[in-house]
Amino acid sequence: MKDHNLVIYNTLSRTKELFRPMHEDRVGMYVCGPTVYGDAHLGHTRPAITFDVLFRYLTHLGYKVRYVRNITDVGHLEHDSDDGEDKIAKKARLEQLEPMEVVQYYLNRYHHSMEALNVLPPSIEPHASGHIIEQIEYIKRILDSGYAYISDGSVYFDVPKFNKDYGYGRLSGRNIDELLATTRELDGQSEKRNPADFALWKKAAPEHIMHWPSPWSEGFPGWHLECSTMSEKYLGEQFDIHGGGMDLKFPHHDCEIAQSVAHNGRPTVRYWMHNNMITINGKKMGKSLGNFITLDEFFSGSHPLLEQAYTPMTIRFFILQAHYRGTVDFSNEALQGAEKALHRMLDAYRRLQDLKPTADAPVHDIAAIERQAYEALDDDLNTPVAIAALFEACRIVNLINDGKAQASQQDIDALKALFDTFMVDILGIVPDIAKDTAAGGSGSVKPFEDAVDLLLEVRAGAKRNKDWATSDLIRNRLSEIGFDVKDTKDGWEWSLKK
RNA sequence: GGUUCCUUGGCCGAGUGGUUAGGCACCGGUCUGCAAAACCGUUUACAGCAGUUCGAUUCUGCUAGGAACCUCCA
Repeated sequence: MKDHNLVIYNTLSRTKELFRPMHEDRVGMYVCGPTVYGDAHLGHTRPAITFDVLFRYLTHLGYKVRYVRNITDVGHLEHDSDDGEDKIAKKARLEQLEPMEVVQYYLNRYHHSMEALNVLPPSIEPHASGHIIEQIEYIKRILDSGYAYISDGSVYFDVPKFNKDYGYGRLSGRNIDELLATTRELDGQSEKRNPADFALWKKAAPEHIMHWPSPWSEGFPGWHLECSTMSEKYLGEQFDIHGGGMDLKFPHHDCEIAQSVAHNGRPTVRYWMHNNMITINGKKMGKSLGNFITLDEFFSGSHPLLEQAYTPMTIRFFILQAHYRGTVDFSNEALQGAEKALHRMLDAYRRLQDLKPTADAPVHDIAAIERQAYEALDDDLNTPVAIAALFEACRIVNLINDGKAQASQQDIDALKALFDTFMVDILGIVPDIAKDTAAGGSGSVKPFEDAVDLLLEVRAGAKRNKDWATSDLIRNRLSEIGFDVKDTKDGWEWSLKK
């Protein structure tokens, strides 16, 4: 266990707090995952990447981390209201599919996108529909505690009662006393005693295709319930970190807190973490605004707002260049800047692998850069500052590579360790091309790479003979085919164009 | 309307009560058959107004603009 003072901003206390897990060497972490009724879009990348880095960093620090990220496949109603249609069921109806076909299809695509973004799979990925029994048991106990009531086959959480005893809406900073007081009379149609009450169990309408038996009705669980139930099942009645997007603070996470307090008599989560939103040209992404871009569209560039395709790693890098609690605005200009910055870093990393020592004693203070990177990550996961530290290391690598600075073997080893630790292991930044070729499945690109080198050897010979025509022909043709060729001090280097 | 938060140089984006963020772009230079890359150097800041302070981009208040969630409307 490395001795670090990781500080985390706790949304509940609105302050940075020293992170100390419940158990010295283990961390339990739960993050709200996607509702799988459509393709993953840019908004999904923010929590996935943010908490992927946290997962990686905690693991690096020596903790044994159990990371649970759920899949919502039932109960998430449109408009997050209690009378909307289930998102999955609606998609299934429209596409004439089994709901579970919809779920499986989009889940597979989600996993592919996450893999492309180098997001590690969580330790456990539970489905809401796979935990109906646990959710029913959970509801029973809330009923026993008196904070829920049955109404025509449905079960609702009694928000006013809970608010009086414990306070409701603390996470989002809402004071609902006023709301509860001013909306006392209902229209008579509602089964709810108060509009602020939310469903724990809903009786299924006859046309509803997803339903399970329960003591109260043939129906389905409320959306907020799955997270309380599954986090407790896999992480216990109390655990360390609960993460998710800021838009989930209310009502989702405030409902979770209410449920778990009603269920256990005390809060479950010790540190609440929320990533901020992604905007596109200054506006939140939304279907109605016409700026809704899926990840596949980003990767292929096929969207009117995109000037070009952007690789998954460019998107990952761009997101990590901003702090997770700030909004991040996507624009072509900003993405193109990030793309170049990423290449600068990966180029330096590649050059580093072939660096030869020119000095006997260490010349560079790589430990200082390492310290800077650790301090940045310890300070509420400040990835932009950690990246800035790595760029300082890039500068040193380039100076050595150009023969403008000396370096000992210790220097080179320290630099390699620095990049492998922070860039590869913790930030998860790796060359896209390696993944592309791996995804191609051939696993035998080496001969092709050697062939390119052979061509460039011929070109080097032509250059020695000052046969510029041949030299330029080879470089130009390679460029047309898709290779970038650069001459270096004592040879050449090439890379695949993006 | 309610709650929370933001406004940094051409662009993105950290941070701090007085001292270099970093990246992209631009300009000048080194290198080069040419190109690219790399390296070196330079320039452009802290929305506006007022206050606290020896001193504020960094604290307080107000104004303007923006965002998220809720509400309302549809």
